[in-house]
Formats: sequence, structure tokens, C-alpha cells
Amino acid sequence: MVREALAALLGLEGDIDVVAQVARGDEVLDAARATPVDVALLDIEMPGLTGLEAAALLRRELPALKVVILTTFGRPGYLRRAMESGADAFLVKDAPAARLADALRRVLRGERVIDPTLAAAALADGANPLTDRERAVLTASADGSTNAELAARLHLSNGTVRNYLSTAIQKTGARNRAEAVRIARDKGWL
Amino acid sequence: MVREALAALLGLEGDIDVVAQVARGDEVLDAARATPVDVALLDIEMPGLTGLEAAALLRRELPALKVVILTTFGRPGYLRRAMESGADAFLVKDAPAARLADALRRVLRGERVIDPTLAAAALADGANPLTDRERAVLTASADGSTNAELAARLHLSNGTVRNYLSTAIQKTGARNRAEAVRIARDKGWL
DNA sequence: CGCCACCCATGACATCTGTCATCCCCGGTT
DNA sequence: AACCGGGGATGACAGATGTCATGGGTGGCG
Repeated sequence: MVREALAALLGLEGDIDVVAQVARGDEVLDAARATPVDVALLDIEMPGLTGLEAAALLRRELPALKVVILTTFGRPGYLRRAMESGADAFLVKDAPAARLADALRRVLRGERVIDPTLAAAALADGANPLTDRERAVLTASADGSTNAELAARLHLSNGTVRNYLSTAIQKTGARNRAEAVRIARDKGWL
Repeated sequence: MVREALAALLGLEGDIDVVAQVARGDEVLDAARATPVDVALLDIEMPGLTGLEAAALLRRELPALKVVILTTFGRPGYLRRAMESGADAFLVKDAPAARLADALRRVLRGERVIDPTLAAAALADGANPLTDRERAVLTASADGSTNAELAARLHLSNGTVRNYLSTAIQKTGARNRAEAVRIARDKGWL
């Protein structure tokens, strides 16, 4: 519904045509190939592929296509990964609607559009300090699983799970796994 | 941005006029009083007042005004509370856009519009089994606070916090507080 | 009045978590 | 060859968490 609404909004702009829409991240590339298109507008949270993964894919397969990421959550880590994925713009949904059409036009002129506040936050936070396994264990723990369940699910020993969670807790500056999950999620590290 | 986009979408319908928009729940009543309006379209997650609280307020102050709740999360508890707040319709955002205008028209004709799948889920789940205090403690624990912090924040003893969390864990069928939070949130009990 | 639900608390107990020291293996770097 | 970071593991320990029994206070309801 939101996607259709945004399409309606952009359709009101005289110089913008919405030529294709898909509901899933893994349908983006096919659609972009099937239709001549200048700019792809991607959400991050999507079924199939995330917008960040889809952006990287588009960058590789169709380098001329501009990519704009539009997301609900302005998390520094998201912005960082969006830039690494080769996105041309990064917008948050609580910005005024006028900014969206504006960003699309700027991107087409070759500019990059990034919220300065967010850019500062992303730079201040530094890179994701979590190793692959720490991130995997922390992510898996988010639903309230116990150490034993995590160990079984990830094919690790109980103690190893505890060790990874312990380092993740320290790196996030949290005082237990739940807080660590919250902080890491906030920063877009998961 | 989403609100403006939805307004654009509805504006395309010939028989619908978007006469007012506000960004916060606590501005809804004033706006509804200032402008002659037939239907209020409310999100649940809003700053100031939630859409559910705003709906109850509108029902009391302006009984003739129809109220439609539009939310991202189709949680049974949300639907239940929406109905208790006197809402005339309950929609989820991942429904097709056409359903929105359709629901507004139906509501104006005096119908109530509710997703049947969701209605079944809400009835199957039964009412919220958590007491006020259990809900408060569980909600407060969601950010990863320790028992000691919860006790200080809620002016309770450490042991009482543990007791409330324990009963909440059992009522949700969870095996620790984190899982209890997830389950209760899923059902819309928080 | 008795019953019950809810609120608040204590103490005891078993288990789970978080931390730390220490070890092994591997693949890069210097 | 020496070193380091990452992955994986063990054992020990303190503290946090979850459970249970038990008690007291309040207010509503039959």
C-alpha cells in the first residue's frame, strides 16, 4: 500500500514517470531489465532480498542505473552499507514528501543525496566492530533463545555461544544480550 | 512522507477529499474540530497519542465522526483494542492500495470493515491475560534493563519485579523475559 | 462475611548468564 | 619464524534470573 501511495505521489510530479513496481527484493533485477528505467527506489526491509543486497546487485549488473534507498530507519549502519552497496541516495521515510522527488532529480543529475545528520552519525560511530560469528550469534539470540538453543542452531558448544555473546556485549557497551541486541540494531550492525 | 503519499493516493479518487493532515496523535482532536470532516484515518504508532487512544478520544468527543485505523502490524491485540476504542475499520498497510479507498466508502455507508483473517486471530487468542503491572514491567524490560533498574524505575522491590516477570513469562508461554516480550508484542499485548 | 483478583514483598533454591583464563587450529602479515 | 586475528572449545566462578512457597494489604462481588 505504501509503495502504491508513493507511486501516486511521484505520479503527480510532471517530470517523473513510475514505470514499474515490485513487492519483493528478488524481483528488482528482473523488473529493471524488463523496463527501461533511470532510477530504482528501494526500501531496505523487503522479503526475498534486502534493499541493500538488491542495490549491490543492480550496481553490478546495471551500472548506469541510479539507486535510491528509502527506509523507515535512519540507522548509521544502514547508511554505511548503502554507500558500500553503491547507492546514490539515502532517504528516511519521515522526511517531508517533497524531498523524495527532489532527491530523484538530483540523483539523475549525478549528485549524491545524503542526510548530513545521518552522515555525521555514521562517521562518528565507526565501522561495525562485530565479527561475522558475533553478529550471527547476537542476531539469533534476538528472539529470546537460550544458550543451549543457540548452540544447537548454530552448531556450536554452549560455552562458545557464551563467549561470542560476551564479546558482543562488551563491544556494544551493553550489560546483557538484550541490551546488546537493541544497541546493535539501533546502529544498523545486524 | 507516507502520510503525504497516502493523501496523494486518496486525492486521485474523485469522491474523496483530504481536508486535513497532522503528524502527531495529540493534534488529531483539534484538527477534527477545526475542519468539517467525515472520516479520520489514523495510524497506531504515532508520537503524542497512539492512534488507539486518539480513536477513543474522537469517539467520545465527536461521536458522528467515523474512525479508520491503518497500521503496519496486524496484531490481534491491536484489532481488539481498536474495536474497544470504537473504530469503524481496521486495515493493515500491506493490503493493496485499492482497499483503503474502498474501506473509507464502506465506513461512510455505515459498514464496519475488518480483515476476516485478523478477526479470527483476535478471537482465537482471547483477551490480554496480563495484569497492568505485569504489562508495565514486561514493557519496561524490553530494552534490556536489569531487575535492579526495573525495580528502581517502577518503585518496586527487586523480588517483586522478578515475580511479575515470572508470571508474565508463564502467561505468554515463554521461557525467559526476552521471549515473553517478543510473544506479547506479537499479539499486541503491550 | 467469605472469596477472589490484584498488588507488593521476602526468602530459598536451581539454573542461566556473563566473565575470564587458557588452550588448539588456521590463515595472513611482518 | 614470529606474530596476530578469527574461529572454536573447556572449566571455573560470581552474579543475574526464574520459580516457588508464603505472607500481607486492598477492593470488588456474591
